[in-house]
Amino acid sequence: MYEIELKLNVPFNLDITLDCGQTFRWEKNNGYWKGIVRNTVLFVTQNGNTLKVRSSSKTLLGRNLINGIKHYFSLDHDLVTITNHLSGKLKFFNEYSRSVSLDAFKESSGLRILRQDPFEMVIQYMISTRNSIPNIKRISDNLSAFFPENRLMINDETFYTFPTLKQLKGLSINDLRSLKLAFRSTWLHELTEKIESEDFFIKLKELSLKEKLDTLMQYKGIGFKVASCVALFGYGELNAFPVDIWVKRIMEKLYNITGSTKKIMEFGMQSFSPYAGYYQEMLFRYIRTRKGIINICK
DNA sequence: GCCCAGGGGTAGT
DNA sequence: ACTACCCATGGG
Repeated sequence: MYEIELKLNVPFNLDITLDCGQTFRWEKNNGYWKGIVRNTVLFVTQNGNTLKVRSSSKTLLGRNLINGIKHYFSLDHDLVTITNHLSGKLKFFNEYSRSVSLDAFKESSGLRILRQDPFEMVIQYMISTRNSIPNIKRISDNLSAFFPENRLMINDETFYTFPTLKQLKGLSINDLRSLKLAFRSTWLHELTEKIESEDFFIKLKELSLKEKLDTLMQYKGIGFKVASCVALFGYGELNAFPVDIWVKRIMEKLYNITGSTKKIMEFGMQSFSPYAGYYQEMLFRYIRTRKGIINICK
């Protein structure tokens, strides 16, 4: 085990960042967050402006551990500029939308969009379709545990790294059904059949946000919402604006906008450019922490 | 038994 | 372009 302590000189909230719905494979146990990032098992805890990290590997994301952690948690994102910019955009809207949004910003203080693996995002958000968060976590874990060679034993505790494209290519539709992917089984099977190698996900980096969405949406099971989540959480496309049932509800309340997710997504991207993704994630957390009760004032 | 979950495909206008 | 309906499974 490798251990580091990182003094934070920027706003950051570990709990909010890992519990706002952008990631499915982190878990908190007696004060420590446990997670698997690529092939590394991490234990992380925050005390004020100190981040304590224990790691199964001395490198992370091709960097030394400290820089890998900084990169994964996007400590380079300028949250002050981002929230100031979003607050400026809110001036075009009414008092109600503005005050609710500013509340959401306050409650999500220190939230950072993670730099996660694009392939993992594709699979997890394809699984997320018409599913519940506990179930998405469970299926995602079971999918990883399907491969014994992915097992890592750390302090008598078992962890499984997320499957690679090559590994998932080896699964039949029936395998996927037995892992409870249900109607998503054929989608995932077809995807892993059509995408030849991981190069696909590397090449996607060079494309614009619109091109990324268009390319991803050529595959069955990937629509506007899933593609946007991949862009935002896997490629750092901070203007992607995923619209799920919760965001749809709160956008309807705040901006009186109804209709297709595409329409709401485009409204969000245009109105809150270039940081619509941060706005979306803070709204998502805001409404989820209220369990969907959004008859806030009047 | 009912309804809902970080939606998307398809068929019909 | 928009709508209605279906999709498997788990939990309340």
